[in-house]
Amino acid sequence: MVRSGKREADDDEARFLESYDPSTFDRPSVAVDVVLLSAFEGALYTLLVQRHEHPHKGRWALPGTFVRLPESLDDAAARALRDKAGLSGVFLEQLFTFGAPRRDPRMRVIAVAYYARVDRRRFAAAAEHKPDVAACRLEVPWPDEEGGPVGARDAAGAPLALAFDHADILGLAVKRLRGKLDYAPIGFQLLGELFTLYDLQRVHETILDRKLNKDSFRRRIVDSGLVKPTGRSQRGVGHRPAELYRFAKK
Amino acid sequence: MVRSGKREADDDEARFLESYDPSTFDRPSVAVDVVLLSAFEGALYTLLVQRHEHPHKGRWALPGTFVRLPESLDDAAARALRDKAGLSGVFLEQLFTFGAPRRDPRMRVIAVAYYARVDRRRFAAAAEHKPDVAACRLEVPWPDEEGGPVGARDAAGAPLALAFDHADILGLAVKRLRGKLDYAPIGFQLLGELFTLYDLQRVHETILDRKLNKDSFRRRIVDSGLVKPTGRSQRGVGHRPAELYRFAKK
DNA sequence: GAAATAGTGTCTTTAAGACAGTATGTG
DNA sequence: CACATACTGTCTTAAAGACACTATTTC
Repeated sequence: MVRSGKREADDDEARFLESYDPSTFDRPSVAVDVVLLSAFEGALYTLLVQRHEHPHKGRWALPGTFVRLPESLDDAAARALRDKAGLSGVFLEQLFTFGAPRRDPRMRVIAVAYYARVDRRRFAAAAEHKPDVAACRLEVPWPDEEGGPVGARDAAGAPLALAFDHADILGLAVKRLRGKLDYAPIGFQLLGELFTLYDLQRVHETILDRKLNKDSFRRRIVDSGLVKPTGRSQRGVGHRPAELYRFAKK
Repeated sequence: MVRSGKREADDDEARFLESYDPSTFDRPSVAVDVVLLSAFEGALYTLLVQRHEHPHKGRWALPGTFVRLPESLDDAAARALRDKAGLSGVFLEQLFTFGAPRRDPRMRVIAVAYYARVDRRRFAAAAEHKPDVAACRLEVPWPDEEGGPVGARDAAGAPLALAFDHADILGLAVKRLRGKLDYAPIGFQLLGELFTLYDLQRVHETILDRKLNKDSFRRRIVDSGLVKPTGRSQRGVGHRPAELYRFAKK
């Protein structure tokens, strides 16, 4: 009978699992690292944490943590962001998994990188969460989606020493962000609730690091239906005030 | 002095690494799984291996292996493909990392999924590599890039029981393949050295699961410069023979 | 009213879809 | 010569870029 055959196989598997010893093989450690991105004042910013422990003591690292056994990767990334930056409720997307054997000098650590886009206000709040957490301006040395490592600078403009392969992780996050912008106007995730179309255009220009055509940008965004006008306007801007828009949830 | 300060910090870090005990924390196992894709006869195909061991004994799984400590993720994926399918020299791309806590009943296993596109001939050779390896037709139940799990069927058309979360991995591989096709005519990676433009169009139509406009498809592909005409033609086709093209390496 | 940016209307350019019509093999 | 598919040329449509022009606020 098919049914008892299936039952028998299940029992067999249950017995196997009972006696299975998971400690047979050497295993790597698994960590998550989070690239928290924002864009304002014509530059891209990320959140970095200065390391007070070895290895790479003194260098700047992405907020991260080791993955606990009963916890999903997404949960570990959310926990890292909560503990290191005091942020919760942020939409996190998996970016890439970095697994070069010697990327951490202690031992084999495989890092699952995540990235998230937040608006300027939440970003500033996160940067003030702890004294060793800082908002750092990114230096992207390549155009379009060429790719490559990306460095960070402190408030005074001095280059920061990054820990591990975090310059590569930052590079991939920027590349992914630029790529996404080509087919999804996601810029408003980096803006507050209300924004003008030109605010949005400046965010896109900052991310892509090139000027965009104003006319076709407006047409494209309005036609996409992803933003809706609110009827309200800017105030006190020294020129004709622009209409304020809002992200249109579907 | 800055220099000796740096030197001192290095020595400090060296001492730290000397005394570091990596066995302090419980660690997950890390595996790689490879989605080998091809497209022919109007359908997408992948390579699956029947499991002869617990867990999920008897079910069909993607070729995979545990990652060894001194080995990169890319190398582990290439090794899995070599050992399970006898293929080497295939271009592998990382797809996504699956890390749900209970995706493997034995223990916590985090799977870094890879995917690769191969032509029909290499695919057939791989499928005949071992008796428990089979070329399986994929059933994609969703249009465009909606996403979701994807099942497989055996040569007789009967649905196969897939191991672990491999239906989800297959689903993401198909979604990624479709997405890539929108901005890169990569279809020729699934064809042999010489092919007609209509061969290429059929591959694209198979992947996207919809008809394409012949005129604009030809224009787009020829204008892209990614293929070049060879001057040679098909023979014995019962109609005017089409010119054979070749992938133009840059 | 000057300055500055918001917003509108229209022309041009480019790419995609539609489709008619010609070309060239096999049987 | 019939048939099937390859290939070419042209018309239409839609989106993007360019640009002229009007609108509305602060100073």
